Amino acid sequence: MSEMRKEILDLAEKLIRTKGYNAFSYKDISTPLNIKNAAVHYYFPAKKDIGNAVIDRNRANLQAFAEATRNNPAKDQLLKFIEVYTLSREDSLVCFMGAMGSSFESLPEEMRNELTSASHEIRNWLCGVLEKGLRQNEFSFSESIEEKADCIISSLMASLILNKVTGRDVLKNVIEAILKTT
Amino acid sequence: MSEMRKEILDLAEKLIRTKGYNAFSYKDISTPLNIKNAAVHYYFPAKKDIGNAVIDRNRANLQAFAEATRNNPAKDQLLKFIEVYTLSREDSLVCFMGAMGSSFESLPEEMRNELTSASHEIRNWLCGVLEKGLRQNEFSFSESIEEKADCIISSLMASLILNKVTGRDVLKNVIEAILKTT
DNA sequence: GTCTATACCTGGATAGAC
DNA sequence: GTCTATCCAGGTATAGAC
Repeated sequence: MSEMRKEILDLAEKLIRTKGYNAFSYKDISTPLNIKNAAVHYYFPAKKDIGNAVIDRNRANLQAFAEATRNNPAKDQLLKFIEVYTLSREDSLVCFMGAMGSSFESLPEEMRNELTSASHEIRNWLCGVLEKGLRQNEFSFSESIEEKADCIISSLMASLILNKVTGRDVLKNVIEAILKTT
Repeated sequence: MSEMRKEILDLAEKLIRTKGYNAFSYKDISTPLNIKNAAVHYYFPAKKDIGNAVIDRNRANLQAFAEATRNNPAKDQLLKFIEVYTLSREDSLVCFMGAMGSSFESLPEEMRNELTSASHEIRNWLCGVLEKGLRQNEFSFSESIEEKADCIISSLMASLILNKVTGRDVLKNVIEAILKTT
């Protein structure tokens, strides 16, 4: 992937995760990178191509992450997953799923489908981790695995949003609670 | 409040909670209501006035809800709060906080401030309920009250988003888990 | 209160030169 | 690969008639 394409994608992702997909424009990308709108269109003919690429990259990142930590203890896998959110917090970013999912019906069909696939991948991965952790007595909780996975993902996701809205560290509280109850 | 103003507000809220604040237009409101854009501008001169009014109304609803259930058992207050989310689910709506909060930096300053105030009001109310429930032995959990409140709000909020993205009933699982662990 | 008409701008997108 | 130039659609908003 060319360097410029990567720079565009990096900036686009940041814009999506702060202002939302519908609130950023080609100008928001071209001006900071000192190029023209037409150059952005060269790499991404349509806006939805940018959106799809951002989702794609996040899906690939999860696959790589899952692969790299595959043989780690479940507890460590969970901690590293949580770390993704604390890193987002440092940059005042919400997660890509929250950023795009909240305006789901406004998105082009391809983006909606990609987002749906991504959500299943994340959920399946976390369910696997929780199952392994239970089996190996690293975890202990009374909910079902699916319930627990949905709770963890949801609370992490929304706490990044609430960190921005409330001005408080909601994510910190959520992480504390997850660690206490898992 | 005039009937037309209410109809505009109802539709605007639905649009915000499905497509997001930045993805709806005056036309999305005027066409279904069989009026012209100018008529919408008569009630709400600028778009941010619509956004502010939607937040205002949600804040007022919470105040009324809190007042009406003030003397109920904490458990009942929590259940009625959760019911707000199951009702949203039936209409495929995300909560107003998730809808607007996820694109926080794109919002006009007044809307951001209103949203921040709303988030504090919700959180304070729920902390009060949890505190009362603990005191009266209706609830039992090991997290701090703030941690628990942040977990409940976050998981309910994001599960409405994930219900749309995943096509599964994430909210159902989250509610099950909350009831089991509170 | 609601309309018509219109102004003004921004956004996404494309053609064609370099 | 990046540019200039341009197009067109759509969005917000206002003026003024009814």
